[in-house]
Amino acid sequence: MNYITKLQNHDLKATPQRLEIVDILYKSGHINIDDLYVSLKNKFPSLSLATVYKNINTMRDRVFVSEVKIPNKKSLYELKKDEHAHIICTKCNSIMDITLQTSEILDQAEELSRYKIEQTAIIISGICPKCLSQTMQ
Amino acid sequence: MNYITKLQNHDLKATPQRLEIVDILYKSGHINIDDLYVSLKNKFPSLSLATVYKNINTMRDRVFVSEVKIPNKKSLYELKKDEHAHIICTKCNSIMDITLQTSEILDQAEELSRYKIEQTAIIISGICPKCLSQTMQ
DNA sequence: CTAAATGCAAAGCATTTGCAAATAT
DNA sequence: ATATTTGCAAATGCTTTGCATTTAG
Repeated sequence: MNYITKLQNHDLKATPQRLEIVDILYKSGHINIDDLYVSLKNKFPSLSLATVYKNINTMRDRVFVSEVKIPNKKSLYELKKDEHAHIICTKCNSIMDITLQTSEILDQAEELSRYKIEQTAIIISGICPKCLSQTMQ
Repeated sequence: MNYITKLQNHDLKATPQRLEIVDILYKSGHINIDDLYVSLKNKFPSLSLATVYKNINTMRDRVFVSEVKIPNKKSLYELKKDEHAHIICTKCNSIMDITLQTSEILDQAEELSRYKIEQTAIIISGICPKCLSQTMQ
């Protein structure tokens, strides 16, 4: 399915600015507002930062993008996908998605807390393979 | 060990304001800056919000408090303890600590990502038992 | 006594809002 | 044709900074 249809499915008009936002999100995986704004400026020099905020906010509200809150960092945004964890490198800030088998800890959590669980956010910090190999040299 | 010694162990002078911050953090478990400021104002009417920020920031830097970033919420602060997950009620915003057996998913994460893991932040959202029972009525 | 902390005001960022003009459907 | 979106400027909100005064150790 193409970006235009995906946007429309979420009641979002497919403006050129939005199409480019989706494209950047898709290509970068995860990006913060400022970097997104800088990227967008290439194609739309007259673009206003307010428009980026408005769009990211409505896209968040329409469950089309999600915000990833990372300890000690500005939030990143990504296109909404199935639930997954994030692992981020404290050296180079690269970030990747990983899909973990969480049912066991969720059972534990439900047992311990007696909450009805709806969502889980897992952010793991560490050193990525690339930085690890550089450290060893 | 008392608060004074604990502060001093982290190279923090035990001012009355700080002692009260620690006491509020201890009693509340988790609190955001604004609520903390309001609480502190009771005892220190002349207290400035800047002082609260400065203190929370230095306490964070000295690894005496930690920041908990929650999806769609302002950050909360808590006294530093052993690593643990947080579970938060999307209805009433109550939050509790839970200690989960995370070794399995961390093994998975390490296997999948090849990262060297340093830290894990797990925030679970759901409905707390109290709100659950109210919903059913 | 001295280095650190406080409180105030001002500065600095980040984010949102209001509104006229442009645009997607 | 109309409701939504854009872009601008201004407003708001949050956090930090500078500095004189106070205070903990």
